[in-house]
Amino acid sequence: MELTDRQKQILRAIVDIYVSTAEPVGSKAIAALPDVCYSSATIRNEMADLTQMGLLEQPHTSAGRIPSPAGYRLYIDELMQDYRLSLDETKSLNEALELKSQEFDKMMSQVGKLVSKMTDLPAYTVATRRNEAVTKHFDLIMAGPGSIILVLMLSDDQVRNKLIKLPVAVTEADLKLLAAVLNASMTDLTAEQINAELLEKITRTAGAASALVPLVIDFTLECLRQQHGDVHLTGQMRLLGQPEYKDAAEKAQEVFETLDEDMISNLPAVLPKDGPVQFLVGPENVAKELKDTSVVMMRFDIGEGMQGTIGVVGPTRMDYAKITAKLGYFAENLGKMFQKGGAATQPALTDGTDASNK
Amino acid sequence: MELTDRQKQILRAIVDIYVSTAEPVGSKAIAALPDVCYSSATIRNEMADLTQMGLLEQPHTSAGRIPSPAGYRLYIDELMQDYRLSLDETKSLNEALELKSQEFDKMMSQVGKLVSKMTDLPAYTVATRRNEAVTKHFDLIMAGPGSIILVLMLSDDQVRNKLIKLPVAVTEADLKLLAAVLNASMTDLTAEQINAELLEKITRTAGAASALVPLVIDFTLECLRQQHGDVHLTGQMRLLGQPEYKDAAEKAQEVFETLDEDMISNLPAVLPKDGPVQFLVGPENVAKELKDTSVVMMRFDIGEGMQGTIGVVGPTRMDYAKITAKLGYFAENLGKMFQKGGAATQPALTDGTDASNK
DNA sequence: GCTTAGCACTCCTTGGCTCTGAGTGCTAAT
DNA sequence: ATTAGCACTCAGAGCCAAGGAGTGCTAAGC
Repeated sequence: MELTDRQKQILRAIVDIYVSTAEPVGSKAIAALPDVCYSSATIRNEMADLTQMGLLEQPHTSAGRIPSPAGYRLYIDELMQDYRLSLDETKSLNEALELKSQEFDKMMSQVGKLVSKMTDLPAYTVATRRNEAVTKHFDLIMAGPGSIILVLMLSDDQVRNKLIKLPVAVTEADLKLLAAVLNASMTDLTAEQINAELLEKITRTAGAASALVPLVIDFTLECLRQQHGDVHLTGQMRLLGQPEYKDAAEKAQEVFETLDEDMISNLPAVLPKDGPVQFLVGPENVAKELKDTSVVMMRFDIGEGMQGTIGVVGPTRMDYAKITAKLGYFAENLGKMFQKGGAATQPALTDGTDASNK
Repeated sequence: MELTDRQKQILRAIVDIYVSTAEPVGSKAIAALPDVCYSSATIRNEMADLTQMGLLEQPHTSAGRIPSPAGYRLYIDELMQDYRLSLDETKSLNEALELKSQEFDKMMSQVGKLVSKMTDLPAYTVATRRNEAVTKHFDLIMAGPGSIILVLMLSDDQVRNKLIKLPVAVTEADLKLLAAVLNASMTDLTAEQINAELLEKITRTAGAASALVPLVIDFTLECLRQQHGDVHLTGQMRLLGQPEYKDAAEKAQEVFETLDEDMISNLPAVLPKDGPVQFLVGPENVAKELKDTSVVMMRFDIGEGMQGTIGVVGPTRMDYAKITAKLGYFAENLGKMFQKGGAATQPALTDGTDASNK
């Protein structure tokens, strides 16, 4: 059943006010709004109807109304008005986006921190493969007696490396040969295409370093199969700034216990499919500990083979319009940054790090 | 002025009890202990003395005593008894230590999570260079038209890589040449040894890809100069489980605002020098927001060139003995794991990740 | 002289109580 | 259909008294 315009107006007003005050909204407050020309009594009647329809809730008989999850959902789907970032806001977002030459993983984590800071809520980022990855290039480097480093490049520009300790000694020449063999027979392969037959063939031609082959293959398969990158979740504690968790450390902790990287990567749509932005309102979350928590996720493009998601977690009462606008701005500019590829030095999209062990 | 044995016994008892109950300790509670054979009145007298000496504090006139920071410090330095891990505890620590083949950075972050989980407090890990690093090997890989990946290996087995976009086109052969030049003239160099003269010499011999040289050098210097790796801080919210933050979300948030990776890396001794373990008790912390917070840090060895630190952050009232024991166990076993180098496949100390961008 | 029993005193905590005010639902008038 | 008016509800703030844990001090005991 369709809502009347007036009902929509009232619902929207209630969501807007409640989102910013975190207090139940009474009929008088609505009536006092400049663009509302009905008395509080009329509003009360409408509010009673909206409550009946399940769009509003009443914490107790003599309190104002707050939106129900269904109310939020309707607000998001139909009533939400585009929030326009103020000049100040875009300015600080722009400043925030000036990322230093960084490795990719670090950059993603940095972006998460920025988003969290700008929204004052917990935020996460993930990079996800769009198409299946294939192998691109192998490299083997001596790293000391009995240990070598395997460097593997994938089609999505991921570079992964692994230190391998060998029981047997191999020479530089052996490694060169093996690398040549690998590059000759294992280029542009998906995980499925790497089979026992291939493995055998490579082992046969690999010469002295053939003991390495299974290790190389294992690692390659592991990399190829990895669906999405690490989830970078930060700023969880910003939830505490929200009034719903004032003097409710217990509740907050319950949420924190559920809210970790694992939980994020199990979200029904770590990368939203339907559109660039997606909402999970309160009980739409799987975990019941998060029934009072919402997630806004926004997709952005990183090159051909990859895409990223940035998300924000907050109380169900949150400023969806504003958060969406901010995420959108981030997504758009990140996308641009990746697209144009960064002026050689600028947004350096590489990984790095690694590995000691003797 | 030296404490009498009885005073020591009482101080120890107060710390022990307070640490586990988080409630001020009264004279009766002490008198009731099995190995205390004095009446509560005697204890009261001693407690008054200890208070006068500044080792105990009284929240208000008619409350029991709690240890002052000085009291904790004395407890740590002189009174603390070795805590022995129970069989159950070592068992779960051992289970926790069964880390899957992982890249180094991820492993460090995982260890942090484990420590945090086992101590039920926020924890961090850092890896730090012990000696100066030198360059070991360069590698350049085509990553598509106009973009290449630079792979750099350092003496501490770090492998770092970076995607570089070039305005000019280069061929595979150009890259091969450049790589050969780099490896010929830039092996085993420290950051200082890389100077303008060297740069010029390389540029001269680098052929077609000489435009790349400054970028390579910059990145190399950046890597060589990096003193310590990323700080991995996790489990901050576990602080909320501590009674001091029950119903004190504000205070907790204040702490959280200060307690981040930056703060950790500015700790006076990210890696303790004096001994494997070090304590920062309450106000010994620099930041005044952390005046009620203590840090326990424990060093462990990773191979020749590197060492790691694991640390735990908690309320000043914390079980220093137990935490130290647990950290010690972790450190010892991590050390072993790195030392023996992992059976080729096991603790895989590599990095990985990287970098898309088109 | 050290130890301890006893006692008056302090002061935080808890629970119950009332009062207040915001907000509702309903009815009757416009 | 709207609105003014009114009785009713109920959470929250403020207040007070009782309860109880713990102290410091004094005087008696070993």
